[in-house]
Amino acid sequence: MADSGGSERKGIDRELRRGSLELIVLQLLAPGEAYGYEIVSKLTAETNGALEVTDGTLYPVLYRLERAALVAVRWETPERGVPRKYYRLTDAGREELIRLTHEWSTFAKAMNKLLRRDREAK
Amino acid sequence: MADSGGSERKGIDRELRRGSLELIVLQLLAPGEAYGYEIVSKLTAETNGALEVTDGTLYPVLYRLERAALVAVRWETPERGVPRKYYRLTDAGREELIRLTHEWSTFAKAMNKLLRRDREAK
DNA sequence: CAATATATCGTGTTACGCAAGGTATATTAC
DNA sequence: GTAATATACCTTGCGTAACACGATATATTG
Repeated sequence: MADSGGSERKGIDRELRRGSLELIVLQLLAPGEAYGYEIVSKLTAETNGALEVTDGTLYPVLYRLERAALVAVRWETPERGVPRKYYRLTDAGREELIRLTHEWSTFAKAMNKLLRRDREAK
Repeated sequence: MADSGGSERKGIDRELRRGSLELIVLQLLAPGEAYGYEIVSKLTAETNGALEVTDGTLYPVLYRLERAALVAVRWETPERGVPRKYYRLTDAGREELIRLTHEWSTFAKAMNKLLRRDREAK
């Protein structure tokens, strides 16, 4: 609406996050287990909101990872408090984390190289 | 259906490209005009295939950019050869290129920072 | 005219991120 | 005791981008 007449080029961020979210979550689980809600706030905090997602976005990701056996799940029901579902990396998850990190790295390098090109051609 | 038990984690590359393709194309047009087929081969060549796309992927991107007035179009029909559609950046396109480059940079920095985290833990 | 190369464009599929809403349990307020 | 708030999980539906696949059209070569 602020973009009068134009095409409103909104969240490219949303598209950029595509495909990197799994990597992000796996990486956040690398130090140890965490539960869903915790991951959301961790992500927001550690990236100053740059990679922020809502829980409605995260849970499907976690479910995908679980189904792919990249994470394992443990319920914890304390005497006080709402039950929490803790996720931790499986061995396959750690391998996948390494693999995806490499893929990301390759991609990012190619992008950066391309974007740096404007110094020759001006 | 083809996914029998195993998780078959295929093209994350495809997802990573999401949202960056517009930026890529704008950047490739920065030095001067080019036509569609040319952009495809340029992209493949300059990134050693890391960001390769097919023409079926590229043309919709170009159409989006044209509709958003980020690129302008010129047909050239030579006496010999198939007509070519040349694209060049508009002023708005140059601004958008700068804007998207910044967005990419912010995103990539956040990702790299997050991925570098594994040196404290472990 | 058949085959190949160049070049553009259209259709249908897939899958992801997200807004929006729903459920359930515990704590605090009155 | 019940209303409100916080915590924590999950589901549905939508929009949209990338891609595979195929169609179209022109020019060259045999």
